[in-house]
Amino acid sequence: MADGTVYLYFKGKDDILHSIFDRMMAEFIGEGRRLIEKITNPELKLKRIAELHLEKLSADRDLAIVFQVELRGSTKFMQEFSAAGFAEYLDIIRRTIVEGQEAGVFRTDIKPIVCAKIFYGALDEMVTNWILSKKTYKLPPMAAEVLKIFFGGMSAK
Amino acid sequence: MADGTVYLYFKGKDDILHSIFDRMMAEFIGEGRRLIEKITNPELKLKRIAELHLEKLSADRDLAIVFQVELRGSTKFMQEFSAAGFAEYLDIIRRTIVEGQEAGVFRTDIKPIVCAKIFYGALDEMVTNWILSKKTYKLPPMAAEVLKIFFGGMSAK
Amino acid sequence: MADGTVYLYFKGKDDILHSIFDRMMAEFIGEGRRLIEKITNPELKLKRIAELHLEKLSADRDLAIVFQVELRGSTKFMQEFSAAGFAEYLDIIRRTIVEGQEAGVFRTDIKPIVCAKIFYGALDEMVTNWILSKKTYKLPPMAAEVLKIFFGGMSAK
Amino acid sequence: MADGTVYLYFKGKDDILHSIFDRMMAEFIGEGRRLIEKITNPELKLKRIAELHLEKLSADRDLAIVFQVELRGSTKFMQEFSAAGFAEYLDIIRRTIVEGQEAGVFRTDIKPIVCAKIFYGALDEMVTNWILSKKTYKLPPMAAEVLKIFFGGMSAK
DNA sequence: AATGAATGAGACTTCATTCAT
DNA sequence: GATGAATGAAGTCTCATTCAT
Repeated sequence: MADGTVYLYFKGKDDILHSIFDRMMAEFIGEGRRLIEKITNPELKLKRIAELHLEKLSADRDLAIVFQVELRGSTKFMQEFSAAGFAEYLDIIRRTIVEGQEAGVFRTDIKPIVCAKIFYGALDEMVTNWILSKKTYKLPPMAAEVLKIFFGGMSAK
Repeated sequence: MADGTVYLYFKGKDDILHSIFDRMMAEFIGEGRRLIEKITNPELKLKRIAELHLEKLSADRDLAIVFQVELRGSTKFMQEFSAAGFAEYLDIIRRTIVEGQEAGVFRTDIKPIVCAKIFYGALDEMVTNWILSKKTYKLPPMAAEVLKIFFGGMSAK
Repeated sequence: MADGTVYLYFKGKDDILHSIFDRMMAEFIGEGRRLIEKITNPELKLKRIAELHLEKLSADRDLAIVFQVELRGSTKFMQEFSAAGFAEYLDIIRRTIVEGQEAGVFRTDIKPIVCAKIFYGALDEMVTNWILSKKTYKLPPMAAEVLKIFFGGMSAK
Repeated sequence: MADGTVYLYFKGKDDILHSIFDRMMAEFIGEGRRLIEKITNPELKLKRIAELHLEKLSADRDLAIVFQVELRGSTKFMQEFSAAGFAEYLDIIRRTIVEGQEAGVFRTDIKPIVCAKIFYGALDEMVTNWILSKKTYKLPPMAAEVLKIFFGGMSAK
């Protein structure tokens, strides 16, 4: 595809990044919703979300680089990025946590939105580290590790 | 300050970014070490690290923006960034976790380096969210929230 | 032509200068070789070389300025310039002088490479003077003058 | 000496280059005149000039670089350079050649000013080559070589 | 629709010159 | 007189975007 061709489909670089992000997030969110709608167990829901998150991004390294690196180079984009589908994604996590709290399986002394951010932040760091790592390892198995801590915490029983 | 002035102190753009990062990390790591060296309780150590992390970055919003946004715009820098002081920082967290595991206060069924990344990822997300947030809130108190989950997990008792 | 256009064809300023020089020298050397290959008389060969030298450069004043002035502003370029096609050009002159010495038409008590430099230096000065001169005169006829001295010397018979 | 100090003595870079050039040329011309004023033999005069030329420049490599490289980087300076002491230098050579022609020791079928340029060009090339050469050799002995050709020519007897 | 050469605004950098000390 | 940090104009280069084909 020639340099100029892209301008037949996108207004500019920003539009491309937004489109990639929006499309990806929509697909991501749609798939995520479908995946968890039949599930009632909030812990299992979060498990599926974490797995999907890592699988999706590890399936396409270039896309992951766009997500983890390119999209984060400007406050401008980060603001919009934050305002767009990302908020919706975070909200799915948050609502699942609320469900868990209401169901009595999750502690209630932390604000759900904060939990959601922590959950997301942990997964996000897994992806970033994976991209930057020289060693090639499988990313999806890291979901289980994140979940172990997120659910059970580090403290010994 | 005129365009050329910066070249009296730095070799170029790369040098500026590296210098900011290196100086900040060195200060960060030095202060962190001093803060935890007298402490024997690994949980308390991580608490201090988390607090320092959020306090430092919330103390200078512009610096935080450089850290969370500007420095992450290129894989090139991220690679070097990863190789530099960041690894050392992560290692301080990792070693603290190892101490906790050896002391029997932390579970031992997760690799310490993974725990460290999760810990860092959660804190990092707190900072990024704080920068992008329109609402102005205090960042340091988020440390306690991260720690609650990191230590105790979300599961209800 | 816009600022950036040149970068579609050249890597940078250095590449432009080297390309101009290399292309010019290649053409120069190629044409020179073709011109003298059929000639057996070494004196006639040098005559043709001198004529070509002055004709080529007088045919394009701007190019001559690049050759005589712009390319000589840095030791850096001069070194590379010296190492590149220039050495080959000088060698064509040198070999012709060797031929003349072997044929017994040139004196043998001077090193051919030194003769070549003197020959080149004399021509080069003709070109530089012509460029800097306010008076407009024809450059090519100077070839004959250089040859008179180069072959016969200044001493009266 | 600090950067700024030079501006107490010179108006700017151009002034420095001109001063170096003028001072050098004045010294050069003065010394040259003194050297040849007692000599009546035009050939010997030119010999002394050539020797002085190469000795002076080989005595201070940095100065030689300024002369052969730095001063030639702009048509602007070359013009002024040509107009200044250089013309006088060339004229000394020219007049010596005229003397030789009048004395019957030099051929008269070439214009003296052209002879002077050829003489200068040959010497100049010796200097430039010497500066750029990786091999370190003595420059002054090249004077004799230039003179051999300039007086006797290349043609075998 | 597609192309890709050309564009030019802006980023990065150098270096001769200035000026407060 | 001397200093050298600061200046800023000009040079070099990149890259998102345009437009004639």
